[in-house]
Amino acid sequence: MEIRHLLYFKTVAEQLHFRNAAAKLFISQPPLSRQIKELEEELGVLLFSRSNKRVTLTDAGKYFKVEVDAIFARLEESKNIVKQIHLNESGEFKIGYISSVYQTYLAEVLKLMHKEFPYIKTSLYEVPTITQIDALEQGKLDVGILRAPVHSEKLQQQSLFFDPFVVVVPSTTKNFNTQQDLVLFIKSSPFIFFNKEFAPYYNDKLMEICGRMGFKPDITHEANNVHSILQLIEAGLGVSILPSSIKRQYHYLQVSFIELDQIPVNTEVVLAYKQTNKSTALKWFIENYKSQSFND
Amino acid sequence: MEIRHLLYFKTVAEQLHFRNAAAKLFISQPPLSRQIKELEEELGVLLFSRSNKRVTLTDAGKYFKVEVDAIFARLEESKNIVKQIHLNESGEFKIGYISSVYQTYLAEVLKLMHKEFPYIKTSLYEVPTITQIDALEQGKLDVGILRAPVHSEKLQQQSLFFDPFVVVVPSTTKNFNTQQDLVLFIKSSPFIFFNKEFAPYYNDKLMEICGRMGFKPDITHEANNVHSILQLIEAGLGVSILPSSIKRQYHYLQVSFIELDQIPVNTEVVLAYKQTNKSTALKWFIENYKSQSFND
DNA sequence: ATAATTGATACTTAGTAGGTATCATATGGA
DNA sequence: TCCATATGATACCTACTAAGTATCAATTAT
Repeated sequence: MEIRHLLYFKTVAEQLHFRNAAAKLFISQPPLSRQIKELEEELGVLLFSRSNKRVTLTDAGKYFKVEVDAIFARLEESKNIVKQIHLNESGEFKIGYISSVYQTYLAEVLKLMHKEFPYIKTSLYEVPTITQIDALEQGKLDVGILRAPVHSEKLQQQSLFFDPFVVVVPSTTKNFNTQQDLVLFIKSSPFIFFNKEFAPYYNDKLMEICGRMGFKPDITHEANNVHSILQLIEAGLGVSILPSSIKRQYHYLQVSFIELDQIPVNTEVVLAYKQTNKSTALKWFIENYKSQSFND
Repeated sequence: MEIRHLLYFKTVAEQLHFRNAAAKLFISQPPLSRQIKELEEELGVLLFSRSNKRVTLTDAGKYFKVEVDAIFARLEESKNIVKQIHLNESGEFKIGYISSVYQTYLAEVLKLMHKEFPYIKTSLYEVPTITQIDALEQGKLDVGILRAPVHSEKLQQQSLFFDPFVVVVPSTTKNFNTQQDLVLFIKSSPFIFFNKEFAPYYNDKLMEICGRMGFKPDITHEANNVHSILQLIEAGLGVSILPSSIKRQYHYLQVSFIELDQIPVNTEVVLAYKQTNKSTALKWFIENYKSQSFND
């Protein structure tokens, strides 16, 4: 018995006319007659009653028609779902991240992900927080690593870690004996910082930190990513205040990262994703990214 | 896609080894490899992951395996049930009946039955009540038309009609002016009746009726069926007291059927069948035999 | 380092699904 | 009442394909 037999049976059962059913199946009538006969012989059951060349279903045939319909329905549904599962795990998985994210670690996680989903294609987009939020909402990104707060009802978020701030100064700068000396130095230095429109919450944090230190920062240079900022500092064009988590990634630069004691201002890094995204790949990423987090 | 593909997939999924699966399917490995490839191409889905010549199921494959198992299970069950329905309606349907049943009518019912179940083979067995009860209990009869009571916990019964009794005498007998004359006549006549062991309840009824008339019947001839009894009466060997329902069937005999007024003794005719018999044919017979009953 | 094993591909062939021709029988229309 | 049409079934033929063998490239086991 093959699916062909079941389909032929189903069609004859619906038409109750061999020649009409054959036309519907795009075959000629004799093979249809034979295939039905073979099915009946294999089952050892008469499915149709032929009397005076008219065809009716036997009780066995009536029952079998219902069963065949149910089996076909389930097979079609299974095919659809199996395709969805496949696409879910073999399509493109787009990750947004802010420039301060430790990419070596992200790469490690993606390595594990490819082991789990060999056919997936991951794409990385270094995108500022506010741009990520729009892209996530529009489904252009599957997941984002960005800074809180994420004000969006469409997005779900999961805290990764809290990131305090450090003062970043050129390495040629002399060591400061006291925090007060440090404050005096950066107060009189030009500031290099993120573009306010790209990272408004960063900007707010900067104002808060400097406010606590009793001055307003003189932002003379703007950039839209952290390595540009650091390069300018290294070149001696100014100072900045940046999240502590970048230290590990940019330890090779000729800059100094100075902890800011006693200023309890930090920023939260989160994963964000669209609530309606039920992708298995996304689920894996959410469950596995944080558990491998270096927030220790 | 054919069932063959699903079977090949299922076997590879279970074995996770193409050569082992091929052996199990009694085919060689290359066609199995190709057929699985064709299935994956038709679905547009990778069901297996081949890495370093090792085989694992993808997530899509895992899901599909569960679905294919369920579909195969349902198909097998459907095949079994369809065979049972077929046998149910194309096998032998054995009917027992007491000799006093009106066979013309029974034949009419069977005619209708054959219209409903064209492939059924009905077999009629004229069998006394007590023998029918045993046979029904042992499944040797599908249904019985017999006289109540039927003392059996295994059997279900359905009342057909109540049958009063009549005196049967040879036609040559002169007419009786009063019931008292009739009673005097049969009191002094030899009785022909059913064998007590074949029809004990009949016998009890006879004793009751004669007791009410004030005498004990002189049973000089026994027979095990009603037409033998009637033939003996026609031949002048005696009289009998028999159920009224036989009148219609034996109207051609040279005997007279005389109603017994004022003796409210009768017998109940029932259909009986085994409780556990769920045959569709039996169901039809039970529903249709009585609705065509001439008990009016 | 070599032999064994694996799934995949190329080529060949036996088996079968579907074709056409035709049958016997019943029904519908003139 | 007769003839044309329609029906499902059977016989025979052929194109297509499922399964065979041979062999490959790559990996694992000895």
